Amino acid sequence: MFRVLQTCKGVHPLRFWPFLQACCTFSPAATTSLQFISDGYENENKDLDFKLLFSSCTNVHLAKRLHALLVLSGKAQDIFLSTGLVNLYANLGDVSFARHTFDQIQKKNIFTWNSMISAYARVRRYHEAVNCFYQLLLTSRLQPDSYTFPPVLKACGNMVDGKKMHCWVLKLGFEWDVFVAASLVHMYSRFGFLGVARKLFNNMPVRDMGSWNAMISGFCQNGNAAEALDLLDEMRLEGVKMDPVTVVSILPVCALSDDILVGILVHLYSIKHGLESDVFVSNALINMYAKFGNLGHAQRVFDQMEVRDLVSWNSIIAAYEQNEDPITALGLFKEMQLVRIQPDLLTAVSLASIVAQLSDHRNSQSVHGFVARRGWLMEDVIIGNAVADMYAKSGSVDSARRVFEGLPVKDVISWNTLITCYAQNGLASEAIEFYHMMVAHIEIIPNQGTWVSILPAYSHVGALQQGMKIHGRVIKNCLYLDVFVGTCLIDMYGKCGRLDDAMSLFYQVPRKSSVPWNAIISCHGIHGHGEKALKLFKEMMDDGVKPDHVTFVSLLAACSHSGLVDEGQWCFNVMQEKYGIKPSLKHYGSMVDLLGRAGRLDLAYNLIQNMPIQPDASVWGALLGACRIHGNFELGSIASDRLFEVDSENVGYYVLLSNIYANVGKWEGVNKVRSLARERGLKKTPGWSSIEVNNKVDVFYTGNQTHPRCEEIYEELEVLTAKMKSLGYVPDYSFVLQDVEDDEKEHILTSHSERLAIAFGIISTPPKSTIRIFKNLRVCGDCHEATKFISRITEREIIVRDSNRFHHFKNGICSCGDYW
DNA sequence: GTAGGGTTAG
Repeated sequence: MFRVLQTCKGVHPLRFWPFLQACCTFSPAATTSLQFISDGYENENKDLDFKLLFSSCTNVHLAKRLHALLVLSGKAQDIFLSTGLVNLYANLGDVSFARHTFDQIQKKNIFTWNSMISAYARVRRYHEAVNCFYQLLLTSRLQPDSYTFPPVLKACGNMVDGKKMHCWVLKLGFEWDVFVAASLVHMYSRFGFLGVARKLFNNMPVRDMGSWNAMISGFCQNGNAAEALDLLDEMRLEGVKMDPVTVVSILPVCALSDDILVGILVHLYSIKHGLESDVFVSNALINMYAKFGNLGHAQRVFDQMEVRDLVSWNSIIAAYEQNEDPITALGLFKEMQLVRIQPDLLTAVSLASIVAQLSDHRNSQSVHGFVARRGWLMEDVIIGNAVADMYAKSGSVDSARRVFEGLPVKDVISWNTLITCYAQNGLASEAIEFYHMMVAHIEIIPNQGTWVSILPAYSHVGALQQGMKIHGRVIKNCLYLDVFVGTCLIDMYGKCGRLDDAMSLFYQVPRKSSVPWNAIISCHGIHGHGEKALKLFKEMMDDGVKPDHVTFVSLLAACSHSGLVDEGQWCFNVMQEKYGIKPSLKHYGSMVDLLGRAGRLDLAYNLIQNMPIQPDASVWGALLGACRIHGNFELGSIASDRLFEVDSENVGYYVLLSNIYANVGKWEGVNKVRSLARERGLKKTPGWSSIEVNNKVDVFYTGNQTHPRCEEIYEELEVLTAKMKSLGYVPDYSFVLQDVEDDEKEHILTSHSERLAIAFGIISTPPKSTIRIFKNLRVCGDCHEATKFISRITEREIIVRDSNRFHHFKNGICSCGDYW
């Protein structure tokens, strides 16, 4: 190599640059040679073309070689060359090496400092950029110039820093520089000081494209769509044309303000003026179309791109992921890897969400590993939250919790994610506990997402008083007009038995979307007010609100609970014919339930037989339930056979079947079901009931013996049972699946969670006051009977909300007409 | 040799 290089003496360095690239490491001989050559070269030609040399360094590796060359040739302290090196490293993204080089330079000039400051700003290490600025002021005798301020102003993280910087600008007299002025405008508008920004903008003696864009993007980043569009108009009137930057600023605002028309106009403008070839413009277009749910247009823009960068791929993947097409999104991710685009943190965020939608536990773990290996979990809270959410959605509560615990920084969304995780996996008490833990961290300020995650948990356990406290906070935070929070509150009041409050809230929130309508219709349904639910549905249609599949699930359930057969069938037809919604398993389940309860078992069975999709356990279960109510043993056994073909796990169905056998006196059948249940080692969903007394929710599990007032509760139940028996109560053992003696069966029935909760209510509230109980499963038939007696004996109203509906017990009668 | 205004997120 030495000899090769020796023969190159006097040759322009660029000529042997490919050769340098080929050398992976410098051997000692090569190092000497390089020194020899550069020395020799310099002797012949004083003006080296280092500018060209710099630009030929396309990666950090080559930059380091050049750096070595400069050091070896004794030029490392040359102020032009060393500043060039700082810039070179900064442009290649290696800011720490830029800093290292910067620190080595003994006599820095303002160019050197400016390069370093802008290097930090470019990689968004804003804090260091500002520090560097102050270091310049304090440690050097140099004065900042007009090039210093634009990056520093960009780096100001808050208005306090920003105002200080503005003072320096004024003090040094750079406020009229067009770059500095535009940076000031942008800074003020970024922090929402739009008035100040506008004033500065108006006072600018010269406005270039950058000034207009600074002002427009300031409005856009504030979500101030109207003002941004006004300014765009103003710009047009002054004869200034949009450039790619303007377009890219304005497109996200179109999506934000739901203005597809302006979006399309801007797209057409971009095509006409050839701006589409700008990668940023195409990327912004993909994002905008994705937000409008228009995947066809997003894909078309993507397909037409000549150059695609990481953001293009991230955008198209997110487009499909956010429009609930995880399969296509995953395919695109694989394609991206094939064209060797390295994924980044944002790709991983989409990936986590894709896997969450696919609810695939094995893939969850590989995504987690993928993210952890790259150290992203430690780097950014967003990806940590996304991974926790992924586990939450696939039902892995423990994994989600572990990810949460491992996060170096937790923000309000991390907490919200975990609260939602517990609430949506049926662990309402844990969700509430977690919320209390969150509130104890004063640095975490609850937001809209917090209310949306905690309110359903309160609804679930019937914590009305605590839910009302949240309502108070929501009003304080002016969020009561938010559709999602409002809907959660409607749902909470409705499910806690306060239908009037739910209604008055309903008429306060915006009702353009189906979301609040679905909630209020469902609330009336579970209260057994089917007529009112239908009336609301008609009101919804009059208001021109488009119902969705959820609306019809609620409506059908409402009709079913109130025995409105014709109306239910009408809904079922309207759904398909008027709104083109294909019935899902849930709709079929509700229809079978509706027909079955009303005694139209033949129609129900017929409907199942003609279903275009495979009936699942809930559909057969609905038929089985109807057979129990109407004592149809034959159809019941058909239903149970088919039911156990598709789901033999759910213990509730065995109870139902056992009860059907018992009602027709087939005791061997009861025994058969019992042994079947035992053989299959059924996994039981633990039944629990809750009651809120004095702002505190107590949760009782079946057979609970750990409650502090446990003894009193069982004593009370014993007294009650004796009184009930004297009034004619006979325990119905067919609701007990365990194969034990009758005494034991009676004990099992007595220790059902709903009875423990009722007994606790009786001993801890004033006589004759109303008792409200919440049960996570359907209320047991024997408990239903017993509660009727208890309401008579204690002269109390007892309201039990189970997983299906409200049961209102008064004077020994239940509002559901015993069709539980 | 140095600068401003631009797209994607839980």
